[in-house]
Amino acid sequence: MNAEQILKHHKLRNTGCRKFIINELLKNNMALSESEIKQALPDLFDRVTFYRSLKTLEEKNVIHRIVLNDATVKYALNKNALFDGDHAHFHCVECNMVTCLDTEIKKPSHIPQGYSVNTMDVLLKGVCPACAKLNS
Amino acid sequence: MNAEQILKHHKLRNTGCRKFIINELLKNNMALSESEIKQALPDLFDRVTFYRSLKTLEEKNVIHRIVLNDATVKYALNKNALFDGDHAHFHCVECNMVTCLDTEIKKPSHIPQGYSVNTMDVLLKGVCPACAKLNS
DNA sequence: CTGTGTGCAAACACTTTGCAGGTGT
DNA sequence: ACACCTGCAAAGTGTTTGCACACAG
Repeated sequence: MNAEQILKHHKLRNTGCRKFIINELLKNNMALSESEIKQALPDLFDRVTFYRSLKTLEEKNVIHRIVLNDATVKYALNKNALFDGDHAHFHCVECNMVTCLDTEIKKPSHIPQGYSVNTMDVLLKGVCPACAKLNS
Repeated sequence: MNAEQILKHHKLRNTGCRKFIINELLKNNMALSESEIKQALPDLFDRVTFYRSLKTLEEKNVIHRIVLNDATVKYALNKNALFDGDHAHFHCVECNMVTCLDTEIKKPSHIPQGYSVNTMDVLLKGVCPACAKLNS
C-alpha cells in the first residue's frame, strides 16, 4: 500500500504533509521522530503542520507513537499484524534506530495481588543487526 | 532508612532540597513527578533546584526515572532489591499512580535474528488495587 | 461550495545554563 | 576554607492554540 491508498483506506484527506510523513516512514521502515521525518525536506511544511498531521494520523490509527526512555517521541506505521496484540519496540543504543518487533510479548505471569493489567509497553534496548555487523 | 541516612550512605551532602525529595518519595511510597513532589510545599525550593537535585540523586542511584507513555517523567526511590535486575512499572490509568513492581520480568524468548538485547523497560497499564476497590 | 488543512505568530510547559551569593562538612 | 548547593534570570526545546487563507473532495 502506498501513502495515498493508506490515507484513503483510513478515510483521510490526501494532503501533502500526511503523504510526506507516511512516505518517509514507508521508505525508512523504522520509527522516526518529527525532526527525523522533516530531515528529508526541512522546509516543505511548517512544524505546526507536522504536529497536527502526526496527531491526526495517530488518532486514526495510521501510526502510533513510541516514547523512548529519554522521553523523546518517535512514530511508526501501524502494520495490521501488529495492531491488536502487545508488541515490543527495539531501541539500538548505538545508532539510535527504533523499530517495532513483531515478536509476541507475554504479560508477566506474577502480578501482585489486586492489580489488573490491561496493556503493556515493552522497550528493548541493545544493539541492532547493522551496528553489530559494523562492530565485528 | 530515613532521608539523611540515605544521603550519607550515597556520600551526598545533606541539603534541604534533597532531603525533601527523598522524604516525599518515602512518605508516598510511589513514583512522583517533579510537580507532585513540589506539591506538598510549592515554594520551598526553586524549580531549577529541584531539577538539579533530581539529576544528582539519579546519577548517584538514589532514585531512577520512569518515563510514561505520555512522555511525562516520574521518579522513584531505588530499593536495593530491585536495583540489579529488570523490574516493571505499573501505571494506573484511573488515578495516574505509578509504582515499581518487584515482580521479576523475563526478556522475551524470541528476539529476531541479529538483535542483541541488553536492557528492557516494561510499563504495565491497568487499574491499581485502590481504584479497583472504589469501582466495586 | 464547504469543511478541513496549512502557515505564521504567539503562547505555553518543561528543562538547562550562567552567574552571584549562601551553606554543609 | 573550600567545594558544592541554591536562587534568579534567561535561554533552549518541544508542543499547542488562534486566526486568516488555501486546498481537497
